[in-house]
Amino acid sequence: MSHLKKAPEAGLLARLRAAGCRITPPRRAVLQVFAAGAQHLSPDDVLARARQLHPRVGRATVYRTLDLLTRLGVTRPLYGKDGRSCFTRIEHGHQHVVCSRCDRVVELKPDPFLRLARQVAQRTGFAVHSQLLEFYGLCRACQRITQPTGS
Amino acid sequence: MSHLKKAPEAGLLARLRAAGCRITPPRRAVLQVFAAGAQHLSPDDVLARARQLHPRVGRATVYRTLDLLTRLGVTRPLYGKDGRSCFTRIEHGHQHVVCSRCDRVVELKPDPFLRLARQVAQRTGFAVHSQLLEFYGLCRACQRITQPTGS
DNA sequence: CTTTCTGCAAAAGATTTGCAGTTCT
DNA sequence: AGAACTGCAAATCTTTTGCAGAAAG
Repeated sequence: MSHLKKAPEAGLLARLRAAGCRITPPRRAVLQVFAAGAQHLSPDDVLARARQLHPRVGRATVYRTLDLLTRLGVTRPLYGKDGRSCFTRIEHGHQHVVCSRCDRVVELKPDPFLRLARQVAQRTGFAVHSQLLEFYGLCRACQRITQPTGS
Repeated sequence: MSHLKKAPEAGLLARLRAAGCRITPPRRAVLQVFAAGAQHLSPDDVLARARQLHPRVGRATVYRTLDLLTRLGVTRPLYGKDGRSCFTRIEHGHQHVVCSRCDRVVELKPDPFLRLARQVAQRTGFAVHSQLLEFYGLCRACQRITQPTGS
């Protein structure tokens, strides 16, 4: 038996292989970015971080890989604060609250939401593998202010 | 007391007024589009529908109005199947399941999720006014196929 | 060896912005 | 009257694509 610790991106790599995709340095770099726990990354963020791991990654490859990961159900594109796209890992569920005024994001513990997926699967016949739950509201600080930002 | 039935967009108009915004024909047209119950509309969809109500609406105004509605917490931009943006009304909650392979979307009944918002509000201190819950998985038809689309 | 993947640069789209004129309040 | 809003067209940004060469299996 091996004493080596499994690399954090091992699970994601296996997922790619299972789908018949090849493992290449650029893909490995992008996977490592997400395996490192990053969330809400724009394609440019991903590019910058991936380049720290493998300097010659091109922008197009990042777009292609993000698209691939999304089709595999690993990530999901969202709109971030500035209207730019941002990718978030959704496997095993992801849930947060966003302040409608200041865009502050507070992550929520996944546990209370796990049973939801089961219920939804039962009702719709889908094999549910991930979820993204967003709640919107005003954070404590913004509850005292009535105007939206930048109107 | 009036016998007139309130227009479906009346609530949204009030929301704009409350925020200090002016009510203009283009804005009224966009509001009517959403008040009519439409969901998952790209800016171009909104433009087309708004023009049926008020022919001289410009594309830029639609973008500006969608941005305004989003800042007011009425709508939310999402990624649609083709990577294009699409806006969905999120007030009072919106929840659906998306098939990761064929992009089929099944809407879910809101009732079972209403108490969630209360719980989240309690735990985070946010005044939660809306929510977007997305579940991903494979619909029945796609559960028999293993390859992602277009890889 | 074959097929898939990559980087580059160009092409295509989507969104934003400046501005002069218009319309709410 | 004054501030806010609009349409248009130009400018800007983001994302996608064609292709020839490189690399995984």
